[in-house]
Amino acid sequence: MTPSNSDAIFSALADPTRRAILSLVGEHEELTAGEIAAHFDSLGRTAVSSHLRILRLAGLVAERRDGRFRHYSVTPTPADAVVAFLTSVYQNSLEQLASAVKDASAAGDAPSDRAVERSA
Amino acid sequence: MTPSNSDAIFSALADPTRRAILSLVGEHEELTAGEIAAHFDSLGRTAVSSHLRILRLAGLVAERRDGRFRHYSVTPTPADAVVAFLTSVYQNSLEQLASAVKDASAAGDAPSDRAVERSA
DNA sequence: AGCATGTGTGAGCAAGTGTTGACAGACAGA
DNA sequence: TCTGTCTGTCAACACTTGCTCACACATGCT
Repeated sequence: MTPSNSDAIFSALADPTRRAILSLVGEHEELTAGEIAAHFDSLGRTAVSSHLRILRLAGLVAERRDGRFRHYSVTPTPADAVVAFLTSVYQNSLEQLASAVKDASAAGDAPSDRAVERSA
Repeated sequence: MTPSNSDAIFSALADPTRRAILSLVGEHEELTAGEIAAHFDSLGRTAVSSHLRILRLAGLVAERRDGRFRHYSVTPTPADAVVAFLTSVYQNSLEQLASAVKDASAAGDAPSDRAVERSA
């Protein structure tokens, strides 16, 4: 996508609520907008909807419409943009970054074969 | 590393100018505030100073005072916070993330114009 | 068809953020 | 000590963002 996509991603990630939403969705295969909103008592439904819109525009979540419902799921690829930025800045400490990822990978269960094409 | 620090980091990263500053500083060992400001014609010196302050408060850059000058450099550790978040969200695609980092690490040595934006 | 449910959208307001201009502090050199 | 340079901070402004409320749209059920 356009280079500004990176902007959208980092912008979207800037909000703690959106990160929470993303984490929440990431813990499940899919969640409906209502289920997501239910997790945030302090937040109105429309607010969640707005956040989901931003996350979707940033390409961080995917929306699947099913009747009245809209199911959201995380899209793995955008992580590349973040990693790309990190690598450009932290080149000197990349080894460490890589091992950090590996450690985290080992810590959490890492089944996963969610095929994803890294655009190249 | 408190969780609220994560907020500061993502907030700081949300601004394209700050990412550019971080990239710029990352390309060098150290840069003075003036040198950094000189790279951004469209930006006033005070604006750069403000951004540097935010980056510093987020722990993304370190400041070394030397006479009249203040030298800035990137601090590697905060990347952990970002990676930690990514791993929590993209657990399912962690393998991919790890390999993305590795690829970038391998590629980072020689070619590559260090573009921050990966337009897919 | 009629009504209830799930969800997005637009208007309006409160809060946060970035930029600029003016001022202040620290230091080097004469 | 005086002056010029390098840099940060403060106040004020415009712009952006997030929230809520009311409404609209689509779908499923009866």
